[in-house]
Amino acid sequence: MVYTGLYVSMELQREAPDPLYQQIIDDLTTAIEAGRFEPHQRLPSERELSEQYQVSRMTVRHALLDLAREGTIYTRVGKGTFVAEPKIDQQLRTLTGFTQDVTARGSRPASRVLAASVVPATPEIAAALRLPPQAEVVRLTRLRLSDGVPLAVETTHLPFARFAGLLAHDFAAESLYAVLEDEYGVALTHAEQVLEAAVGDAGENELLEVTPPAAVMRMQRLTVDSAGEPVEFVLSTYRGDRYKFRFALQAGSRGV
Amino acid sequence: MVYTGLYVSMELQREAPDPLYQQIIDDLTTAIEAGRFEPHQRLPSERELSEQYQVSRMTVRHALLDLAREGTIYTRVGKGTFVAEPKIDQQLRTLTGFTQDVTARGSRPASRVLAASVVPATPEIAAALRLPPQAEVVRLTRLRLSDGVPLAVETTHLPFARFAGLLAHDFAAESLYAVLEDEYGVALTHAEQVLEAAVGDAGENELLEVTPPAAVMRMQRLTVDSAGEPVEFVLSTYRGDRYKFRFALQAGSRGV
DNA sequence: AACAGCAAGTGGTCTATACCGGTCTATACG
DNA sequence: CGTATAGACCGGTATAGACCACTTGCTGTT
Repeated sequence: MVYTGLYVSMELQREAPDPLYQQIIDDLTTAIEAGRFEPHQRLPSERELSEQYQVSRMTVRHALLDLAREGTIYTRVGKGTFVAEPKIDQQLRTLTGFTQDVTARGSRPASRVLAASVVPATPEIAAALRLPPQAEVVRLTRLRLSDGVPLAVETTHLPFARFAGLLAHDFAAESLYAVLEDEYGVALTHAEQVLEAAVGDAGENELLEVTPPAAVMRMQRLTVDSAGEPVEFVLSTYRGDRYKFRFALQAGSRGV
Repeated sequence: MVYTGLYVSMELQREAPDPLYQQIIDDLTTAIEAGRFEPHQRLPSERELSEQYQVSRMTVRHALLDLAREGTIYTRVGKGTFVAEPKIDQQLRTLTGFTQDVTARGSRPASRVLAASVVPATPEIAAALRLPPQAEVVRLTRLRLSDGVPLAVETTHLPFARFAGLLAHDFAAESLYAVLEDEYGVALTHAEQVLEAAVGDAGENELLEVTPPAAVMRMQRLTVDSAGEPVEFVLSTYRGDRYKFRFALQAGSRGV
């Protein structure tokens, strides 16, 4: 591990470097991922790290707390700080769109736009997006493909008032999440999802190119931005034979 | 909101009270849940809270950071700290067993033990539980019912070496998670799950009392304790028409 | 040989203080 | 009238030091 080399800020500095605690997080994460610490091996104590990085113990603790929270390390009072078991899939808990998901699995994502229009919201969708009844929403229905194979039918609803110019984009070529972030400055931070297994109906079977009876996964997803404002409400139908949903659960702290 | 009344520790104190930051978390959570702060309303600034609770600003920040991390509040540099939108289901992310799940929904859970024995682990299960090949595991297959209706078939595998006396319990009457916690002191903190939609096979259809073709949700779950040690590996099949899987996703910090 | 007790080390909590950059507003200037 | 700008206030970062409860190993006694 590199113990020196933290980027100390100077008066003449032009661009702000990462905070010290983030540099420590990155350094320790790199060391652990590179195998320089084995799982369940003890890390140097907080006081030792504070000495080695030449920062205060509180700054070291800030870094270690974040690492513990994301599950990279764990602590035991009186004993020390230890490297956790590597996760089966570290990034399962993160919030990603279809494009990222498929790319991360090493496949080539593609989309076919089946419908794109502005329509009055159904009561269910207006309630989910916290819009007045009958408010206009942008509705975008896409067939999602992975390496050319149909994987899902996805219908996204967004408030028209907030994303009026959205349909000017060609979502066969662009990622919706990328447009939301780059053009509208929307930071998606949280989503509530509901998954359900069902038997596909005739339309779904045809679009997904499966022969009945075929199992599908129906997904409902409400995504909100960093201010807690609902941004999109998605109804998806995934092929059951090609889609596995992986994720991690953490126990709530203090008896939630 | 109650600004006074933090439990200040004294020398003669017998039982340790919650840490100050936890008392502040509880107090603010109570105030927010009671509606004394509206969503998107600004909370007092950190310096004001520090004055009102008579603690240092760092202690207030410790409380606010935890609240922000669990999504109760959000912060904006230069503007303040604000109450977030209430979650659709705050406790979705927590780690619970079937008994808790069903009870939380206001239904009556029940179990019928279909098989309980000690068997050599299959290669897949030995790898998941990080046991040597052919190591012995406790295998417990249960039919899970909610208000008398069959909901799932669940097969749990646990390392025999660690839980040798487990099968002395009657798991038609006792919750596995309760036994693990009370008798073995195991704190389950983390699980990796995989969900998949499928068409139920003949055996499943009969046990779950559905007529084919019926959709089912297959679930695979690896639960680990606080030290990162795998504790149980579960294969479940849920009725698709009666089981919806709800959960929350959070965006990873710093571009995970 | 067995045990009680102490001391050292560990993470957990808390204080008091300082400075930074982002945000907003009132005031003075053109 | 519009626009800079100064200052107040905000959360974010970082310091140095203190005390606590818990764990472990050593040590002296029984």
